Amino acid sequence: MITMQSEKFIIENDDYFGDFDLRLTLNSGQTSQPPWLLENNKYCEVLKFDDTDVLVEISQESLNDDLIVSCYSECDIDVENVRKKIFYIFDLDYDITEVYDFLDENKELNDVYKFNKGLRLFKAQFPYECIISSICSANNSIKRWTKSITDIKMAYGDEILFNNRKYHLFPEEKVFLNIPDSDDGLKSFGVGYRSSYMLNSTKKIIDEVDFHNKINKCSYSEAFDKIIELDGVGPKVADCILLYGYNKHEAYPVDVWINRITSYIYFKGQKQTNKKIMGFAQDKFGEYSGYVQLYLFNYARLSGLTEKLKSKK
DNA sequence: GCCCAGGTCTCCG
DNA sequence: CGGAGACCTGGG
Repeated sequence: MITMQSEKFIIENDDYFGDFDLRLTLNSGQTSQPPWLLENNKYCEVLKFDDTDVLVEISQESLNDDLIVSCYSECDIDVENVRKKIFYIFDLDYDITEVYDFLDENKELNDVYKFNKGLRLFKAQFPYECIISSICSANNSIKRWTKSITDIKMAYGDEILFNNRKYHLFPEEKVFLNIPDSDDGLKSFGVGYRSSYMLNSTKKIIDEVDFHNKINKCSYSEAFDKIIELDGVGPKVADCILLYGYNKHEAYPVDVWINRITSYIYFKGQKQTNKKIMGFAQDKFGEYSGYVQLYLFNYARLSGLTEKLKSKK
């Protein structure tokens, strides 16, 4: 019988700048990872630390309410470290009021925040998880790639047992590389032809010493050139990885929707090439590109703009 | 059965 | 460079 340590703490709205809505952020389809497991109105995930894995449960009534955090582990829990990791994952250590000011200063974007109150980046605790999730998301539906990633975690990730329930981390590179590229291996998780992309990219990451740290130290554009060398990683997926996996806010992932929306707002509805849109974002949005992209995508969905843009493909 | 899903890869002009 | 097709797979 293993005895569990437990700790509890609260994150108040005053502890960070700007708004935060946990539910909205988790369910916004960002390709860092699937949404956290929802149980009894609490969002649950295992976080990894040097000395131990910790099961974290977070609840929040609604926008800007207290975040009530419970943690469980077989070892002693360093509450401060858990808190730091949560701040990183939900970008709470970023002064997002800069983004609000930027939206205010740009008349084309004035209405955008209304539909995104409390939405923040949802980052992966480890970049590798985001790389695989993002590769999996290409030419795929949110529902399908999140199921694939969730099932892979359950099958191959380290687990933590609590209240007779199993919770899983995403497997490390070396473990992932051992999954066979076959119908009863990686392809049994419904990833299709992306399985070889995932495995080849994993191999490249392992083969390059200190891969993640190097990317972390690179500027956005240097990092982009390196990350796009991975298999199954084109411009869109590269930007997702840099934004959600490496916290590079300059990234502006351009998919069909972002292309349509950006063209609609800034190019009189005339369709531009993705490359053109990317360059435009760097000039116009700079360090706020990531949030503008996140908000525009969500804004378009909620405001009914997607339907309008769909018709004139 | 056909189309689509937050694209990427390959080939070609 | 930029366009055209093929592509795993599950759901509508």
